Amino acid sequence: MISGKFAITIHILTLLNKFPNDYLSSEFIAGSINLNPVLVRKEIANLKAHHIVESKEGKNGGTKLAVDSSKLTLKEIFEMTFETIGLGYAKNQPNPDCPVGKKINQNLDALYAEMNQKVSAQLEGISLEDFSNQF
Amino acid sequence: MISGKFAITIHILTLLNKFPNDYLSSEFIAGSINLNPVLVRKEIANLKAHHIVESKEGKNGGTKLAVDSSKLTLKEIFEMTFETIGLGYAKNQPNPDCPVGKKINQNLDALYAEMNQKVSAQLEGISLEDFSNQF
DNA sequence: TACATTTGTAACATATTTTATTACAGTATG
DNA sequence: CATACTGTAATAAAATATGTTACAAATGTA
Repeated sequence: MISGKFAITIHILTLLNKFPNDYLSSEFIAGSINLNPVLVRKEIANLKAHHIVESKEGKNGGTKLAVDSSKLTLKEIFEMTFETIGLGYAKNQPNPDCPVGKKINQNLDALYAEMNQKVSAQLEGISLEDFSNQF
Repeated sequence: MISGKFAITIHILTLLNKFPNDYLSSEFIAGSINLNPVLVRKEIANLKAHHIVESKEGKNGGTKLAVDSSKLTLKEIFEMTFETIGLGYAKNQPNPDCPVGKKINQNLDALYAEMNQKVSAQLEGISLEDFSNQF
């Protein structure tokens, strides 16, 4: 469920923020992350769907930020790449004839929802610009 | 990194707490979770290493709680099954010649450390007894 | 004692998820 | 019209998680 999408996406966005006037190619970005360019383009496709970046096809094409980095928060990036954090569920259908099995996922859901609120509140206080300024 | 261990472990502990006077077999527990008994025994081995439960081998054997469930917090369970939550890292070594690649994991670390503090604070306020009483 | 039941653990097998690669059509630049 | 990109699908490989089999060792019970 939790993969490196957030890390990849924030890496991409940090680079775009460092070069606000250039269209960066997926190849260039992939070289900084040390990742396959196709995977970079996939994350960029997601960012485009959320209107965070814009791309230009063809020669000298690439991607650049389409929003003000002081307005974009890590919470929004988090939500774009993961729905939630959590600590997993019983993978198989737990036994519905057991009072615990019957309610376990529901109770875990409630717990994780609260976790997400805490984390969201934290991430909402950090803009891409803030994050980028650490470099 | 993040798997279903927390969910499985808390399910086990909730069951043990519901039957404080019995040694529950891994087979019984597995039946509630709908999981292979060997995997249950593996999580129990971890709990034993932390002195949270005790087991009895042989016929009529099984496992029972060894601590007061009002004193055991979800934070401790969390720490027993995961070191940390997080949103991943660039999997491959990012490019050390790029200012962003060079520091990205370090900056993500700092971010995740803060996330863990928030979540830990939340989980510290919930005992196994509290969680168990929801069923 | 002999048997049944259960833990503990290792070795192996399968399934799932993540990451990588290849390929190529479409688009813009010079 | 050659070059250098994006976009995307199909496939492959690698990593991780989950499941299974097997069996020694322990312990209660007839």
